[in-house]
Amino acid sequence: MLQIYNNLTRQKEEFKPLDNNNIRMYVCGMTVYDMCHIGHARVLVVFDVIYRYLCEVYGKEHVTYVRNITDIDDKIIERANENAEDFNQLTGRFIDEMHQDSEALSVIPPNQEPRATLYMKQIIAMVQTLVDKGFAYAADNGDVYYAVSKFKSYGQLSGKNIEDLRAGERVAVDDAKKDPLDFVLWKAAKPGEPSWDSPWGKGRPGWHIECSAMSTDCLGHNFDIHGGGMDLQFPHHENEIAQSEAATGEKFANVWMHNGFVRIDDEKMSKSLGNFFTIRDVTEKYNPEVLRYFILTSHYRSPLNYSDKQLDSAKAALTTLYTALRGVEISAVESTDTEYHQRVRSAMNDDFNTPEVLPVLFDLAKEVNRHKEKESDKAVYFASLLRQLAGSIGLLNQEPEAFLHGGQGEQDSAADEINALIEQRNLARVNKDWAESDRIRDVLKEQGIVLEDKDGSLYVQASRVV
RNA sequence: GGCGAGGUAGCAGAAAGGCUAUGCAAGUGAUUGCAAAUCACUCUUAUGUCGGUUCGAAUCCGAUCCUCGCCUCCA
Repeated sequence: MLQIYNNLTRQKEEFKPLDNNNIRMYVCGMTVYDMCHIGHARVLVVFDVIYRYLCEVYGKEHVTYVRNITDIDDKIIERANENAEDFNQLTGRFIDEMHQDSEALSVIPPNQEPRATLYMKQIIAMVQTLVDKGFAYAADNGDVYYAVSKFKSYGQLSGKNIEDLRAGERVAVDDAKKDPLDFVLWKAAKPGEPSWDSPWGKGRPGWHIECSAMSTDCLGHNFDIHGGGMDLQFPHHENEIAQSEAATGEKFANVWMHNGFVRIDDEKMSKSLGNFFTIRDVTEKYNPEVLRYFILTSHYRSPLNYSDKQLDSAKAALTTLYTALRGVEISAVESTDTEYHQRVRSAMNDDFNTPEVLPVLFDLAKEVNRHKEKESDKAVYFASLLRQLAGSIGLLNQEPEAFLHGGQGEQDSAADEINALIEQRNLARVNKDWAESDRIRDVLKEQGIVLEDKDGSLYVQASRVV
């Protein structure tokens, strides 16, 4: 039985889909004005694992996963101006980069990736509905605002109430707003800015309304899961609820899920602190799967402290798993109800507890190693289980040799050179010329190639730790 | 100030009252020409501090110290 922590009720609840044949999940994706950083990687990976598990439980064809793209906002306009570039060209570029990063991290593409600029009709319609229903008002300057005081349950998700928010008010009051708590639904365009026609003149949508319009359009007024980063809980998600429920008169998302932050030295990774790394920074040094593994070592709601040391540790752990798989055939696994499956399932059923899944993988790797020499049938069986269960959380999809050799497009000439040296060394070993043998091993070691001699034969495999 | 999350062995990180978490690192033994890999074992009387409840507490209760996040764009 799947239990999910629901931020709306602040407790773990049994997940009860609205429709078992159509599980619907919406996740707030990226604003595409720059490369994705590790914090973005975490959202991508965390909700990918959740999506995979929902597919496993309910069937792939019964799950709809939507992750939006914010492709118009202040930062995008600012960056496009800096580059003297059309904003569409800018966002198109970074959407491509994001897709490359996702693929590298083995993130399955969502069923839909709605872009705000392609949903203007729905966005404007929703703003109009809110105005018609009296939840929003057009200001003299062409902006349209949401009147927070009109929505009586405002603050339910973030645990805030209107009085507290008012007491803690520290934003300079915008004259156009009737109430400092009100937020913008439609922004009047300044000269030269990208804009769309609307009943209130040329302008563009506020960030919050985009997600309300896209999620309800893709998934219906009421759907199962809405996710995103912890920092989106307030005000973004709170405002989404206020907009959507006011506009449709129905409950919005049933379950709200928020992933924890990536931190550096106990501080939130953020651009303003200048302490962020892009996914590309990391994948230049490490196989992308190392980053994915690292993300899965902690529970999705916990903070995740990033450091090279932790990535090195993740790399070593993955090397152990791939080493076990090396040279062992994989066959189909008939049963899906072994004790290992059960352990994985019970971990995942407990609010997607991936750190509890990992020990199962290491237990399987150990079984593979134990049986590798003598009982190859058993080794094949355990290796196949390992591949399958790791695969369910998007790990161990590469060929062991590819991972262990460093994978990413190593030139054949380099591999040939290595193999030639290995041959020379094998010859030396046959002749018991240990000095020469060790010399070659040291030469290779300096290149990051570690040799492993299998006993019984002179077969040597090179493994370059990634 | 308001609201929220947490403090577990060298590092990371699970465990929701009793039963070896696990990984990485370090060490010992087996194995090996020597290594590496692997297996077995050790570090592991780890649970911020002080009290309480209980036959028994990382886990429940109280107090206290500390860290972090949100309240403004942010995954």
